[in-house]
Amino acid sequence: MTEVRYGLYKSSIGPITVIAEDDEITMLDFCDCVEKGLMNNEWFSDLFQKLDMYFQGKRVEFTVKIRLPMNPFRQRVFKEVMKLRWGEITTYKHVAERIGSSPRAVGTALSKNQTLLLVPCHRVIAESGIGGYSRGVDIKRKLLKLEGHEF
DNA sequence: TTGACCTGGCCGC
DNA sequence: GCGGCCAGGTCAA
Repeated sequence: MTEVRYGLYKSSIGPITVIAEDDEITMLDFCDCVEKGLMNNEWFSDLFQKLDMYFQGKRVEFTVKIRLPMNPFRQRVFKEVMKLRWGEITTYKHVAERIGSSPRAVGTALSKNQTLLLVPCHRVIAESGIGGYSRGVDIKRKLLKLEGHEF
């Protein structure tokens, strides 16, 4: 029996909704889409503490379990991106070379990322600049700034 | 089947 | 240097 838990974290750049199934995070997104009655913030206290530190600009490694997509190609992309540590950035081209694919396909895979921050797709930028972001380039820019990068 | 996506390389000018 | 074209993987329409 799958147990689903919902949490809402208020970050300095907007509300973040977190959803976990059993003990895996299945979604972490910049939106306020949790019904109040369903919230179970206590369950997420460890993660929220880390988010506190993260949004204070401190170096944080997220160690929570996340659910990777079923799609094998995306799994490869996500695993490659998850190797990036706090403050590290790379390009779509570099990720594509590592997994033997094309930058365009990497961008598409990352655009489907449900677990923002945990799969740090904001650390993947275009060669020509910051690149795009499914939740808006503005959020991507702010996240990168927290980690010491200006775009 | 087509077009749209978080890109980049190549070509012609 | 810049604009146009298209390969790349996936999915919604």
